[in-house]
Amino acid sequence: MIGEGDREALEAAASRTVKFAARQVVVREGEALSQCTLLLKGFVHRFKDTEDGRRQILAIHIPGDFVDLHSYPLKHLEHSVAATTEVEVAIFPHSAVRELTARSTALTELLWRATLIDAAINREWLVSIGARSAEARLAHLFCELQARLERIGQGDRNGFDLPLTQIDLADATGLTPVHTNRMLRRLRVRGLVEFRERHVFIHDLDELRHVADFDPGYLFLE
Amino acid sequence: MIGEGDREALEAAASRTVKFAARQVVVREGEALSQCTLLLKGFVHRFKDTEDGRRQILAIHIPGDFVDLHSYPLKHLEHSVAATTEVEVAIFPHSAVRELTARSTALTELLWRATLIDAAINREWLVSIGARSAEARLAHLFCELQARLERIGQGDRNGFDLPLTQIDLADATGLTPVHTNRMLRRLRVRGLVEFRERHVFIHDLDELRHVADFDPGYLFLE
DNA sequence: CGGATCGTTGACCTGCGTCAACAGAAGTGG
DNA sequence: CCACTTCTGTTGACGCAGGTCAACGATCCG
Repeated sequence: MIGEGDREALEAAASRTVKFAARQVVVREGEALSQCTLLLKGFVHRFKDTEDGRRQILAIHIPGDFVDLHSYPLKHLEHSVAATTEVEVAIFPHSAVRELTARSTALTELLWRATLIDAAINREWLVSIGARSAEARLAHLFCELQARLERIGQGDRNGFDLPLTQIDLADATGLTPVHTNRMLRRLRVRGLVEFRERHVFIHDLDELRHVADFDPGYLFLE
Repeated sequence: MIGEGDREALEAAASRTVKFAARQVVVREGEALSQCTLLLKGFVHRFKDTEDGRRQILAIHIPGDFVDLHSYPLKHLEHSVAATTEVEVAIFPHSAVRELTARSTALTELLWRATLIDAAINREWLVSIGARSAEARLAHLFCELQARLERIGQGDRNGFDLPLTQIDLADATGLTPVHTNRMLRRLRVRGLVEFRERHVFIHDLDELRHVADFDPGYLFLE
């Protein structure tokens, strides 16, 4: 989501790096934050729990993503953040972000832009959950992750590692785990994609994208 | 979403005001933009159409909202924008926004923040559509609009004008118009809320919020 | 006055949820 | 190291929330 050169400049401004164990909750909903988190290694997801015990995953982050950059202008988060896998992150105190943005409007726009791409992904998920079939939702999620991961060199058009459970996929797509399982089977039987042992094997990316009604424009990859 | 004082300062930077007729499409998906739009009067909504003809409404904007401020860092939009009612908007060329942000980092953060509150609303809609029942989704939407409209003096805890059709509500909540109609009836029979003649009559806001699992924190109204 | 658009309702259908069972993998404590 | 739980994935049977189809007023508008 952020270019390599800028990323290194930013990493220099990081105060330190921190590791979290898999499945650890990093930020709890409503918490006030005084720092931002850049994901260096591993996966992180953001989510919200409803009163009746359902969990909605709001975003899945991959290395290079700012996980909670929006906490800088907003001061606190209205959702939780958890480590999906074991992760390593770089910490940016809000004060450091303030100094960076005071010095360069170009960098400010870069950071702003990163949060907006995040929002664009949120909107596409809205379309998926609100208007696409269960099968298409899953296909769309795979397409999105394929495009984003290929960009950072963690996958190609034949597949990528995806350290999620079927329960996670269900929580991300607004489905039940049981139905998720059945739709994965259908996608597999149709020869489009196979999700097995934390890896997505893509057998026909073009057809998968067609089934998913996927257009990568919303990712603003260039 | 933006304070009165800042709003007037911004209005001074607007190049001009423009009116649109109800139901007119203002920006089409994918269009490159060289200006931003501040909504002064009326309602605007943003949406995306899927290949198979379904429409997902992504956001409903009320006076005081920046409708497409994210077009400034992103340069083009990945969704469409339409006037819900007859509207009046103030136009800000991107060049004017650039000058404003170059001059004041505080203002930049204010604008950035506005786009992030927008994103927070997107996320709450994700939770609604992904994890709440049809009835709760509608109740939640009413609660959100109540809170936002009350803040700008266009409603109170007893109700507000809402210039949407049931079809619009359906497109916003990921339901069909028929089911939307039935759930509206249920909410009415339960004595919670009544939507009639483009007006929402709230009969029991506390209970409505409870049914909706509504917590206004995500709106950052303070 | 004719044609859209919208709201409403009934009858029926289906995609997805629920419940339940079980096997395999992966922790966990002794 | 092994028993023991816990977490996953998988499948079947069944139920229901919400979708689909259809009909018909009401309203608006040219």
